Amino acid sequence: MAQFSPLYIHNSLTREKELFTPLNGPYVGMYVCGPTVYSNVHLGNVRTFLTFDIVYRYLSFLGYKVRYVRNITDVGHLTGDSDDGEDKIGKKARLENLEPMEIVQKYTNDFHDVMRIFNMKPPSIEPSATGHIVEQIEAIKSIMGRGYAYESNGSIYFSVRKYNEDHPYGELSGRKIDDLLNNTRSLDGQDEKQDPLDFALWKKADASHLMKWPSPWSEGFPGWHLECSVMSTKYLGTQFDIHGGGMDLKFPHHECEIAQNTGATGEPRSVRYWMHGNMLTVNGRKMAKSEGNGFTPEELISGNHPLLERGYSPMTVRFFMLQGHYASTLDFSNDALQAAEKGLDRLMKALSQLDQLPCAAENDNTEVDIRLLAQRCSDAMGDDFNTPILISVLFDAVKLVNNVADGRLAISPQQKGSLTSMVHGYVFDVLGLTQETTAGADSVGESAGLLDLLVQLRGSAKSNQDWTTADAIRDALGALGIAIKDSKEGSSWERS
RNA sequence: GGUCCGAUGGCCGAGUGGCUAGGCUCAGCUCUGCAAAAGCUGCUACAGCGGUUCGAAUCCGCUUCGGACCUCCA
Repeated sequence: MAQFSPLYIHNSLTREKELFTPLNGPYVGMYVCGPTVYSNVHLGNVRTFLTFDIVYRYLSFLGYKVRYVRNITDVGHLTGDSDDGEDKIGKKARLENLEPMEIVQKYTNDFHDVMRIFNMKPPSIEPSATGHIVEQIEAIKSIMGRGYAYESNGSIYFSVRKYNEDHPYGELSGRKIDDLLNNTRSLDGQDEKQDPLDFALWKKADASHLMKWPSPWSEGFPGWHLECSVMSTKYLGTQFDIHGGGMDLKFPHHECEIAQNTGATGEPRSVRYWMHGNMLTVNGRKMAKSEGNGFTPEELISGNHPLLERGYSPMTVRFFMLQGHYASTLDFSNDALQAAEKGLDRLMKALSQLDQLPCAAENDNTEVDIRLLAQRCSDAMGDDFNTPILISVLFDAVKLVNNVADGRLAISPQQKGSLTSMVHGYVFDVLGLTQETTAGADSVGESAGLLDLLVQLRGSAKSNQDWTTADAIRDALGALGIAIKDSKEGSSWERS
């Protein structure tokens, strides 16, 4: 890994950029909070998973062996933090008249489809909460054994106040327990709790509750925060490298995870680097299901949504998101999507030119410094996965490719080789962008032959200075979405 | 009410105590039969008011505006 810049990660826990050193290099353990599968994912969810797709890809690119664990939350947690709240999956099951597990399967499938469309790499392990009920019950026993939890009416709650006597609670989100105690909103149905800050480890289910399991305390279901503590520990150990999720999970979810892990083992700091992706906004406001300002990938691609002027391809969206840093909010707009679409197009056109790029000089052109470009790419990613900077460097490479293609610059075969592998590595492997083709795959070969023929016919018309015929062919193809490009070397076509 | 974050050119969006971010748009030019593509040039901004400094958009304070979390949320 000597040729790469050191990697710095902004650690949400310390609020500082820290040099990344894995616990057991070259192995890296990463846990990311996955979706609750009770409805379709929306674009904001996609952004978070994209952020960690980039982290996963870049760590792999650097040569690390990453175990990437991303859970599926399929236990029906309550819609609110009160005892009378309905569970989300159960509610949806009643609405759609399906078994809860049918709901879970349906939206898990949808989630996987979306991840595939956006070219996200699947995680190494994708554990589900319902598959780890036994482990969660064991964890509750450990926490109770250390005196940080109590039973109330068949439910088990984590005692934040008791825990805070031994370990600081609120470190991650920068909260002080006294402030929390003074400012917690009064909610109904918290009679079972000794303290409003306490959170459920196990909830006793009422008769109408559909998803429930036996436990030593009651027939019920585990608390939301517990599954991540349990599954991360099971697959990555009591201490591991990276834990990620959306900014909105910082409090209370991740704070509670820390308390549970420490509460179960007595050892603080189970996670070495906490990473939080920022929110996607619309007109400056967080995109959220409850706001009604999100849309599904289907709507995004088709453009069938009031916020969308037209549809955008998945790679356009991916590129758009990568043009902003993961830790900043990113504002969605049609103008920005369209700008990204054109930029991506220019990048991809340059990439497809790489193969037939002419090489002239045997000796390296000293004006062309591929190593410096590669260095700048590595610096950008090493600085807390700064994809916007990486992309800006890649556009310098685009400029270089175009200059060579137009004969303004000459490069040696060696330079061409290193440029190609460098650019391919960052565009395809690190950023995970793909060349999108709009044509149906089965007819591509045939229509390509026909198009080549038309371009040839137009070429002869041109050499006869028959501009009428030449322009007629170009205009007719243009109307079909095929653009003709003339250059000194001849003409070519491409789908626009 | 509490905690925290942000305010960058026509739009999006990086960055930073002195050195061109980048993309898109717009205008001019080169190339070209014309066009497209590509290239070059220009439009050169850091919310406002004070302060620190040789020097601040970048550090500090205040003001205004916006946002997030405090309740399920990526």
